[in-house]
Amino acid sequence: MSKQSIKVTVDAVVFGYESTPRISILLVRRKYDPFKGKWAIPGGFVENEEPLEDAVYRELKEETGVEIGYLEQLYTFGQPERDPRDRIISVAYFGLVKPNAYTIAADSDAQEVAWFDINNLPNLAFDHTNILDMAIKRLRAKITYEPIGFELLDEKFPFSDLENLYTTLLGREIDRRNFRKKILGFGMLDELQEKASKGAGRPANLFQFNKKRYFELKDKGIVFEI
Amino acid sequence: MSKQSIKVTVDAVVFGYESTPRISILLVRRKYDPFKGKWAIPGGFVENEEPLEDAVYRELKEETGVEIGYLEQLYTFGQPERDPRDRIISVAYFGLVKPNAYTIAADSDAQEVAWFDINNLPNLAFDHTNILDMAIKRLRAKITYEPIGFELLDEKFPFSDLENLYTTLLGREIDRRNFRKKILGFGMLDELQEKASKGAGRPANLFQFNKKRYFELKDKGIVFEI
DNA sequence: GCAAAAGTGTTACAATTACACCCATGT
DNA sequence: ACATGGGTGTAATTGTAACACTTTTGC
Repeated sequence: MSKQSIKVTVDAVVFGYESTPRISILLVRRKYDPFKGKWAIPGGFVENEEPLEDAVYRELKEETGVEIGYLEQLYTFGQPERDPRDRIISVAYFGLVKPNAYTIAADSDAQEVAWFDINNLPNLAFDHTNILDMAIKRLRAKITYEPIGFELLDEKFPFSDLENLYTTLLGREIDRRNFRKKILGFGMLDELQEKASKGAGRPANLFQFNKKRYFELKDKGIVFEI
Repeated sequence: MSKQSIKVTVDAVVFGYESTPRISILLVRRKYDPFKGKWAIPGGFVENEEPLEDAVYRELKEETGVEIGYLEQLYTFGQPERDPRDRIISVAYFGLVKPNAYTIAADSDAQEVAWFDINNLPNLAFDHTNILDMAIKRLRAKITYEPIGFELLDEKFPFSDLENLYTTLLGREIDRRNFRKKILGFGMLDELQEKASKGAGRPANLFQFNKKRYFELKDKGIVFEI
C-alpha cells in the first residue's frame, strides 16, 4: 500500500475542424523511447501539486503551442500493461479548438506536431488508438445533446459551417431547412448584421453562439438536441 | 517528473434499490485518520500490478462483502487538496447491486457498513459528497438511455417494480400504460409464466430482462430511451 | 446570364401524451 | 363483497421528416 509505485499522466485528444470539411486531431511524434518516432496524443506526467486540468493545458502548450477553448475529462486508462515499462495510469481528456487557434506553435519543430484527418490516422503509441476511438465516439454522441459544436467553429460563422460540421461528424446528410428551423428555434444563436465575404455564391449571414442565453434556456428546462 | 509522488485510489458509489421504494448507497465508516469515524464511500489504494476495476471489486469485497452486478467508471477526481495529507487521485466508479445481493458481509462489523437512503445521507469524508452527487446525476441520466435499471431489480420482477424504480429515480409520475407500452415495445423483456406471490391485490406477471436480445436490438440500431 | 451557395414553408407521417375502467386475488 | 394493486386501448396533440424553388452574389 504505502509502497505503491504508480505514475499518473494526462493525455489529451484535441479536435479541430476545417470547412474543407474535415475533422482533425492533434498528434505529436515521440522523441524518446518507448515508441520513439511514433505518433501519440499529447500529454505527460502530472506534477505533484498540480490539478489534472492544469497539467493538460501545460502539456498542450509545451508540446504543441495550441490553446484549447473547451476541455472535458474523457476516461481514465489504467491497464497495468498499457505502458511497457512502468505502471502508468493516464487520465485522458478531450478538447476542442476553434479554427483561429488552429495553429501550431512557431517554436515547435513542425515535423514533430501535426493535425491528422480522423479518417486517415497513423498507428499510434501505447493504447492511444483506444483513447482516440473513445474520444471520437464521445464527440459524435455529445454534439447531439450539447451545444459543443460551436467550440469547433469561429466566433462568427455562417450557418452552413454548422451544418457541414454536423454532416461530417454524423456521417449523414442533414436537411438544411429542418436543421436550421430546429437550431434557430432554440434561440441560442444571435444573427449578426454581417455577411461572410469570401467564396462563391450568395454571401451568408453570420451567426454567433450566445452562451449566456444558452444557460438561461437550459435552466428553464429547454434541452438542446439534434 | 521521475520524482512524482502521487498515489492512486479507487472509490465506488454503489446503488441499491428496495421497493419500499428507496434508492440507497453503500457507505463505510472510516476506522483511521483522516476523517476517522466519518462515513465514506468504499475504496482504497490500487496495487501496483492490479487493473483498476479489479481493485474496485477487491475493495468492495474486503470492506463491505457486497458483490456488485454492474460497474462502470464515473470520473477521476484529482484536485491536489482533496486529501489533507497526500496527493491522492481517486478513480471513482459507480456500481449497481440487485436486491438479493443486497446484504452486508456477515464478517463485517455491522456498525461499520450500512446502506443509506439517498435522500438522507450523512456528511461524508473527503470530497465524497461531490463524487456521490455526480454518481446520482449519472444514474438518473443513464437510466433514461440505457437499460441499466434492471441491474437494480431481481432477476425476475413484476412490471410495477420497474415503474416504481423509474418514478423514484426520476422524481415524477409515469403513466403506467404508456410506460408499459414503450418498454414492452422494445422487445427486450421476456414475460414469464410465473406470478408474484406476496402482497395484496392481483398478482403480477413476472418479467425478465433478456440481455442477449437487447444487444441484438442495439446492433439493429434500436435505441433504448424513456 | 449563368454558376454557386443561401434562404425559405407546407404537408404527411410518426411519436408522445392524456386519460378511465375492468380484472384477479386475499381477507 | 370490498380492498388492493394489475392490466389494458383510443383519441388528441406534438414533433419529426420529406420535399423544391427563389434569392443574392461573383464572374
